[in-house]
This record gives sequence, structure tokens and C-alpha cells, in this order.
Amino acid sequence: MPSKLFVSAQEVAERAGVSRSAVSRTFTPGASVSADTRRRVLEAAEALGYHVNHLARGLMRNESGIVCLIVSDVATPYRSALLRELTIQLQNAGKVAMFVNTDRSDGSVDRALQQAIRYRADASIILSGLPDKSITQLCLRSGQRLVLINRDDDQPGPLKINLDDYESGGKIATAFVRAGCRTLAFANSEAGTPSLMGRERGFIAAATKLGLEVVVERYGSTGYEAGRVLAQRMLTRAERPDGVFCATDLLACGFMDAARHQFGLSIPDQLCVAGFDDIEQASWSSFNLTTFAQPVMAIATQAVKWLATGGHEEEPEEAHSVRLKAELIWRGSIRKG
Amino acid sequence: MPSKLFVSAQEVAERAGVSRSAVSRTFTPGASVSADTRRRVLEAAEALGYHVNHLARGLMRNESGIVCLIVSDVATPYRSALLRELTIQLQNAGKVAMFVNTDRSDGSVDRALQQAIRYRADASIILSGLPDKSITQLCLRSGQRLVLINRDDDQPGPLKINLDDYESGGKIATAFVRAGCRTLAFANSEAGTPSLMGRERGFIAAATKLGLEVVVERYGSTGYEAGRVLAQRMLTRAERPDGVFCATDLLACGFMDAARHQFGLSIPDQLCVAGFDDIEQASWSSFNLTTFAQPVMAIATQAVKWLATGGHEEEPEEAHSVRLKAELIWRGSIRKG
DNA sequence: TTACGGATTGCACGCAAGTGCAACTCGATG
DNA sequence: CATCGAGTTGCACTTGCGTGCAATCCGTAA
Repeated sequence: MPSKLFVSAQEVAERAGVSRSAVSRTFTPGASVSADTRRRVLEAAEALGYHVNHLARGLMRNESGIVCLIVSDVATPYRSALLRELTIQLQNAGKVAMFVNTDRSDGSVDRALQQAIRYRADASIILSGLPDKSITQLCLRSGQRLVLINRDDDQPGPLKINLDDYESGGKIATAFVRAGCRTLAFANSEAGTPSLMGRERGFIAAATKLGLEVVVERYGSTGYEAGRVLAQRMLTRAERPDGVFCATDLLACGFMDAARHQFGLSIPDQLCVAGFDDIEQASWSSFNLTTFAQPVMAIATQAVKWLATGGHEEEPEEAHSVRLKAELIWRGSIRKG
Repeated sequence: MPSKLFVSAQEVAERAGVSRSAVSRTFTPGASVSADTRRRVLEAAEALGYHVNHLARGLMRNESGIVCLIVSDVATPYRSALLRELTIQLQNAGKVAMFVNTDRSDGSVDRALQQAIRYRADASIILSGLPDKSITQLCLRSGQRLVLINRDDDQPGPLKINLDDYESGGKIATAFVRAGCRTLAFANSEAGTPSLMGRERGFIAAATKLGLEVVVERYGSTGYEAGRVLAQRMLTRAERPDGVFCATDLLACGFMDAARHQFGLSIPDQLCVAGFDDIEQASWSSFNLTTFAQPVMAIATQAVKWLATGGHEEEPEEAHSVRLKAELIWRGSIRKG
């Protein structure tokens, strides 16, 4: 048990010789306090090290200022970059980020949302997994905003932020053809989330239109190791692909490393590779990877804006969905056409 | 304004036909409630979607369950890995992580700690920067636990977790000498935090003892780009170093990439490199970097243990300091001696 | 001097929980 | 049948804060 406690408004009031209300009003913008009272309160607060108790304030205002971020695999470059941007923008908007880790187990996201409810978070932003519909409804009923990032879901209510995955897949197929590639392949993870599948389908559709078939291989997670395994599977095929679109940059890094160091292939001369996310490593000269940039900043901006303004029931459902463009970052892993 | 609100214990009590106290007791382990009442309360709570308000509970218990993590550069591999481990272990300990981003500006950490105080966090864990002494004291006086990770500081009170940076520097100097290196160098950032300086000093001391001088160059941050610049500076010297210890793995990655792709050097034949942190990229075959592993799990375990048990004033000051060992991970960026 | 008006102040209540205390129930024992 | 005691239950108070309402202050105009 702590021997001493946080200092309360009561103590400040006593020291300043005013009522507790005066202290409260001093820290409430727009409230009526005389300059003199305000000064004395601020002095006392400073001397005692007083800080408004946001737990209690949240209780009163029915607005905690907390926004819950629900994520798995935080240590992943793309995830941590998005997280960084979200927390910074939330802080600038006067909110504070609460952080809940999820794993792949059933109900993990649901438990995370329950935690958000317990702390009366003003909003929850979900970067991984998909919550059960009943929990989603409970959150919305309770007046909590909800944002789903890159999780295609058709439940009405939450703000859904997605990318043009399908179109991106198409663009890269065109780039491969222009580079003279003859055998295309798509390297995906087993997970098959909607965004990954969108890239895959867009890639296949465009390639088919251009008269090329696409070999699809799926394995493991979206990480580096899976990329290596996919390379081993694909590059030992009778007809070796010479243009490979990897569903994520991490897959692409693993793929490239295996292609170079195990198969002795030269990129982009013998093999063209593209990724998705534009993680920092993609720009490293070891990879120099052509890829699509996740509009991390725009995603965060949209999410934070929604928390501040949106969420009114009467809005049309279209207003609850945002599609952002993933910009193609041209580097050196595809031959110039 | 939210049209509907979170459901309160009062509503559950009415639906279950009991008093509000009964609801409270049902959700308080060890409280006296009959099996029948408990069942009816749980049924009503389930039906209404009730979850205890942790803001109010925190107010009463004077224990919010919140632990504040104060970090800069979250998107960095080492930081995000530590963050991941901390949040997971905090969750397992029944705590919830609150997240505050800091930048390099003055008072950034102080503002973060004030945020922690406002939300009456049970503890704050500081991964970046160093707070002002007055704020530290305020936190401790308020009964808040404090953990400083890799920030050498001599203030009594907080738990300080540090590594054997100095000894690690020594080990790697020995390894370089054993590999036949003749010209040693240390690549550091301008920042010069105690942990970075510890590695530097340990490296120099051991090298000197072995009869070799060490060229030290400092530039920028601890990131990839700074590593490239350092390589350009060091590898154009008259006497080119052939054994370089980089203060972090990211520096080492940048250094190696520049050494290979701009200077055409072969690693480890013409140049030995070592890093520190053991980020995921160090194990990628493009780098295959010999480095020291941050004991991320042990760090988190120590921190969380301290929150649960430690922090009693009467403990000797030695109990407030933990030194952990960074394990040398031998890969292929240093020749076998 | 008195009345008026605007600004300031304090009281008291409410938010959602936990808990000591007293009252209550109920079965068992004397 | 009265008493005891263990087990439940509810009342009322507490936590730190915001805020409506009524009371007060002060300066100015009638």
C-alpha cells in the first residue's frame, strides 16, 4: 500500500483558502473564476504538485479521454509504424492511448474490447482480428466509437478504413509485364485476410487480362521466414517465376534473401520482386524494394478525425467507410520497362 | 454526445431485483454473496452487457490498474520488441498499458509523467529520456512506482534495469582481435546515452589493454541512415578499420550495406562488424550479424515483478537496481578466430 | 442612498463504484 | 420456545471531480 497518496483538489483548496469548486473551475476552461482566485489556486496546485484526476473527471463527463488500440504482432515494422503515427496523432488531439495486445486465439479481440469497455474508452481502434458482432454492438450501444483498419467487415456502425488493395495488385501485374516478365507468381500467407486476398485477386485478374497465368503459393504468417519458405517452394518449380508479388514487404525480404543467397539469383535481372507496406527495410540498399506505401499518416488522420467529429447515427452508411490509396514506390527490384 | 451510455451497476441491480451492493459484491472476489444472488446478478449483467467501470473502481481502491509506458521512437525494432513483451506481461499480471510517446524536446518526458499522474497510473515505465528530478519525486510521493530501463540515473527510488554494456564492449574487442583485426573502430550515435557510452568505453578499454587503438566516430541517431554515414566517414580514412563495433544493430545494418554496396567490401573477410540489440533483421541472411541480445523478456519480467511486489521504502537502495546480461549471439559478421 | 446587473463564490448533489456496520434471515442448539 | 451464530443483505458513507442553483460581492446608474 502506498504510504502517501496523490494530492486532491480538496487539499489545493485548503492551501489556497478557497472552496473546492474554485479549484475545479480553475481547471475547467470557460468556467467563471476571478483572476485573483485563479492565481492563488494555480500557485497552491504548483506547490503541491496537483494534477486533475482524469479518472474522476472521466466519471463526471462520461468521457475518459482514453482510446484503446487493439493490435497483435506489435513488433512488426508496419504495425509499429502505424501505432506510432496513431499514438502521436491521438496525443495531439488530447487523447491518450491505451494498448491491448491480442493473439490469434479465439475471443482475444473480444476480451480486448471488454477491457476497453471497462475503462470506458471513448473509442477503440482495431488493427488486428475481428470482434464478435455482439461485442461490437455493445460498444456502439455504449456510445463508444469504433474504427476498423484494413479489416473488411460489413457490420454497420464502425468506421472502416481500407486501401485499394485490388487496384494495387493490378498495377504491379502491369509493371511486371512491362518489365518483360513471363511467369508471374503471388506469394501470400496462409492467413488470407481480406486485404491480402484483395491484392492477390487484383494481381491475378490483371495478369489474366494481359494473357499471363499466376502461380499462387500460400504459407505461414506474413513474416520474413515465411518469405524464405515460399521462395524455396517457388524457385524450385519446373517453370520458375520471374516476377513475384509478395503480399507484404516482410515476405518480400525473406523471398529476396533466399533467392539471392540460396539460389544465386540476381534481382532484378533474373527475378523481379514487389512487396506491400513500404516498411523501413524496403528502402535499405540490401533490398531496394519496389513496393506500395501504406498511407500510415492518412490512416491515422482519418481515424482521429472520426473520433473527434463523426459517429452520428443519422449519417449514411457510406460515411462510415474510407478507401485510401496505396502509393507505388518505385525502387530497384523491378526492371525498368 | 453519445445517445446511450454504458450500463451501470444500478441498472443491473434493478433488473436482478437486488441492491446495488449485491452487484458490487458479486464482482468483488472474496465478498459475501449467496449463490442465488450471485447467479441472478451474473444473469442480469450478461443480459445487459455490464462491465465494471474501472475508472470508478480505481477511484475507490486508489489503484487504477494502469501502467504507463513512456517511449520515443516506437517504430524502431528493438523498442517495439520490448514494448511487445512489456505489454504482454503486464496484461498477464492483470494490468493495462497506457502509452505515451515522447520526442526529443525538452520536458517531453516530464509531460508524459504528468499524464501518468493525471490518470493515476499505478506505475510508469520509462524507456526513453530522463525525467526531471522534481517530477520523479512527485511520482514517488504520490505512491507511483517507477522503472527506468537502460537509463543510468542515480536518483534513489525508481527501479533501474541496466545491462552489462561495458563488459559486452570488452568481449567484442577480444573477438575482433581473435579474428585477426588490426584496426578497430566504434560507430556511435551523437546521442551518447549511458548505455551507448558504456559499450564504447568497455570496447576501448579492452582494445587498449590488447594493444590496439580504437577510432571513434559519432553521428546522428542510432538508425540505419546514421550507420551509412558513419561507414562513409570511416571507410574513406587512410587507415581503414577492419573491425567495427556498432552501438546498435540498426547502425550496423546501415554500416554493412554501405560497406558492401558502396565500398565493395566483403564481410567478414575484409571487414568484421558487430552490433547490439539482436533485432530481428540481424538474423536475416543479408546481414547475418554477430550481436548482443537485449534480454527483452528478462527486462519485462523484472519490471512487472517490481510493480507487483517491490517498492517498499525500507528496502536497501541496492534492491532498486538490476543488472542483466546481454548474451553474445554469434553469427557470420566476424571471422572465426 | 437605493436599486440594478453582472461577475464570482460556495453549497450540495451526482457520477459509479467499494465497504463498514447494523439489521435481517435461517437453521441448529440448549 | 428462546437464543445463538453464521451467513446475507441493504443503508449510508466514501473516493475526486463537475456543475446547477442560490447567495454574495462589487461597481454603476438612478
